[in-house]
Amino acid sequence: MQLEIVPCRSCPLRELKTFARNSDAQLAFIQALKKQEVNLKRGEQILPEGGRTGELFTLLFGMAFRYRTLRDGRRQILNFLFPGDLIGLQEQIAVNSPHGVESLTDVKLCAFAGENLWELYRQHPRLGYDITWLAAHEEHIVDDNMLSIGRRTAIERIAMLLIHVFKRAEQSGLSSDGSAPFPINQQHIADALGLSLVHTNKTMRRLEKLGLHRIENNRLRLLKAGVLQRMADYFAMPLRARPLI
Amino acid sequence: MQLEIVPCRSCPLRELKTFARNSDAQLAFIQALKKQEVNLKRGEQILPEGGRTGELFTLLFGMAFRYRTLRDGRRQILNFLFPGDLIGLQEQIAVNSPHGVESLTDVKLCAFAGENLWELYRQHPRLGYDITWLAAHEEHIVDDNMLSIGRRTAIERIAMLLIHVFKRAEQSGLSSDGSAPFPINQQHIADALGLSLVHTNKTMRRLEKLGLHRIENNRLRLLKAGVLQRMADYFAMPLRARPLI
DNA sequence: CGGGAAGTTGACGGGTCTCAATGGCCGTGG
DNA sequence: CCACGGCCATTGAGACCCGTCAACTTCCCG
Repeated sequence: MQLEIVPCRSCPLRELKTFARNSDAQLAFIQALKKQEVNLKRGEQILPEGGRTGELFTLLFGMAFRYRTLRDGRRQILNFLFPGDLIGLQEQIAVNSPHGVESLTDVKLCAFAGENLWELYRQHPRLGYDITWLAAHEEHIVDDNMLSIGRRTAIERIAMLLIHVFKRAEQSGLSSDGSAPFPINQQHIADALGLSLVHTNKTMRRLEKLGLHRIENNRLRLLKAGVLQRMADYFAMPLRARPLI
Repeated sequence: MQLEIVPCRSCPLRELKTFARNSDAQLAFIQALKKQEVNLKRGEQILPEGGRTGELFTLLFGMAFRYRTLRDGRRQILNFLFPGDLIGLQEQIAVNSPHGVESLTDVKLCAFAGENLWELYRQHPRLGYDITWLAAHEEHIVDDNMLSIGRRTAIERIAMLLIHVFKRAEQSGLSSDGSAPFPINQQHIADALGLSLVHTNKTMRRLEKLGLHRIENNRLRLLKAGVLQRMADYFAMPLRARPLI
């Protein structure tokens, strides 16, 4: 729990060209919606799987992931979350949270009261439209991952994941000097790609020997992005400026 | 192309308890948005993969599926579509349609002009909220499928798919006397579950021998739904009435 | 120095894939 | 009426990708 709260107006995310600008009126409304700022450590639960918090978050800093598990413990990571991503929208719709969200790094979250979501649509339809944008965009990412898990080979999946994480980190301002933070261990990768831990390790070692990328000190660097893209048949689409709530 | 157009007010879908009621004003607005009714045969493209139509549809009757393909032809079915489902929302957000949509049966569609989507949010925030609801609900279904493909065994995946299709057909008024239409062949199942055609066939024969379900004349009947559910560790959540645009 | 988390490696078995061939059903045309 | 082709389901054989089990190493941190 942090004492000083950053006003939305001067939110550092809003300086990135990734995000669309908002009017002063919209910013004031978003500011009013904001309940508090939450800081969590790496490895904490942001949303409990199957639980209900009634809260809606925007990830301000750090990385996280959405996941679901079967009763015997098999876990599937649905997608990774980056600054600007909305957390908890599905809970506003289903009665219980169908998935969990866990932090991958220390994170900073902006917390809204979920009950106010409808007010947002009523008073600022444009922001409602933006939320739909974010929901559809996240679904698009899940679609990508599903194509991967269903139809790509292990090495293609890993290549795809590396490109995806790199691009998203770059867009959300987490990268610097050509390398992106990579707080994702091999168990995470296995769970995200539908592979076993052991096979993930062997495949990553194989890919590493090709010299297309490098992971050092929890940072990822793509050395031959073009080759990786062709290997995975994966080309992240360019995006117009995305909304930020 | 059909001559007589059903007024939204007397749309047969609206009689199902699955769908939430709308006010007269909302109905009038939806009606005004409606551009035309489209009828397509089984196996036709509703949305081209990678193309752009600018249109938004609601599926009124029949079944379809969303899919993506890799360049060498490997195909992944992302989810199946039932009456009441929205088609083409992602295209309103990305520049090009990232996925294709193809009909599984003869279908009837309600076509809207995509450009009017923003007007809908502006004039009827409640309907905007409903569209977010539909987007989040579809993402939830994709999440389900992803858990399946990533972490369930072949036989569990098929059990899960049978339950899922049965439930959704039931909710959308396609079922009768305890059986649901099943216009899905083994190639579709394979592509939906990330399996090969041959292995899908062998696994389905194995499941069939257990006597938990029956597929005859393109209709599906669940004989021991409870056993199937436990086998797949899959329990479709009860839903509140869903919106219909 | 001890202990736990994460990464690495080998051996082995099995689930799933590919290739190939066959049979059933059905609409079309001779 | 029958022959034919096309789509779909089915089945067997063999290969390989990937999962499981188990052991070991490395690194980090207390």
